[in-house]
Amino acid sequence: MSRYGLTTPRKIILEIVSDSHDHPTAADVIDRLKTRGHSVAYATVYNSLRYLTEQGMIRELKLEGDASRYDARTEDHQHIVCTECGRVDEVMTKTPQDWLDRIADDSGYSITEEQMLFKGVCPSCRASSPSKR
Amino acid sequence: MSRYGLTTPRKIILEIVSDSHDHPTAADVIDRLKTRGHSVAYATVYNSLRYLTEQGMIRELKLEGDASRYDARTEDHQHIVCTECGRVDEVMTKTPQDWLDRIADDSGYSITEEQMLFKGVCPSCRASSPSKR
DNA sequence: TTTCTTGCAAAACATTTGCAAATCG
DNA sequence: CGATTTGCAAATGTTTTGCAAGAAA
Repeated sequence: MSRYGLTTPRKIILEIVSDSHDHPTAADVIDRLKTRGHSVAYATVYNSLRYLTEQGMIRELKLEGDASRYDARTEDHQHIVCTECGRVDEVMTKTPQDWLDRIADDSGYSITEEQMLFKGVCPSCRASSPSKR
Repeated sequence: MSRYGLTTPRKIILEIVSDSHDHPTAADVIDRLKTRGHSVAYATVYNSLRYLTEQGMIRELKLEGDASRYDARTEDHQHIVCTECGRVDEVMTKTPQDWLDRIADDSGYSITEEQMLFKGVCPSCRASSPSKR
């Protein structure tokens, strides 16, 4: 269990994730720590990210690719990734409840969580490559 | 490019994925190859899985956890994973088009693909642990 | 002083790569 | 022959772990 709460490294890492609006990976966080002049061990970064996730202060996203990304927006929302530039945006559009109910019915599962990843071409990339509209 | 099509290892690996209804990982495929008395190199398994995916003969699933899983059902469908036993089932319930349209509108993206992972408790686990209903 | 946290290096795990040997067309 | 595919081992990238040292309650 955790008894010491928001220790110094955890606080700094939370700040970094909160200040970043691009859903940074653990490696990104390590880079930004260095940029800010901090020296934190790999293990501590991962431990801190796990701690913050367990506390519900940030969310861990397992999108495409190998590395988990982290998101300081904890409200219920989904993500969309641009297949051209890799940028990740939030999707706040609410998931239709009747559809979820239908899936629960069809599958026999009781659904506790849904995780959606949309892929597409973001507005900027659509503007710069008209063929991708 | 690939000129030799469905070579022997690729054919055997396709068979294994087609015969398995539990969405095996690459490691599972390697195990099942051994069980069948075949000796195929790691790299060849991964190469073959990539080839089969590119050909559209199987689908690669990036669900929870580190390892990709592979699915011989190529029709459009989603997946649901049991948080108790880890079992993965198919979700054939169609995604509401008007909802996707709304997301495209809200985000400004043109959506080309959606990948959903539902989590919940499967029928068997619900039966055996009534608290999880 | 007991327990949790940090730091460092090494380990673990999935996947990819380099290169020589085998194979297909 | 010329190109691709295979096999093996080593490399890569991400995350975890073991353990000693440090810090908090």
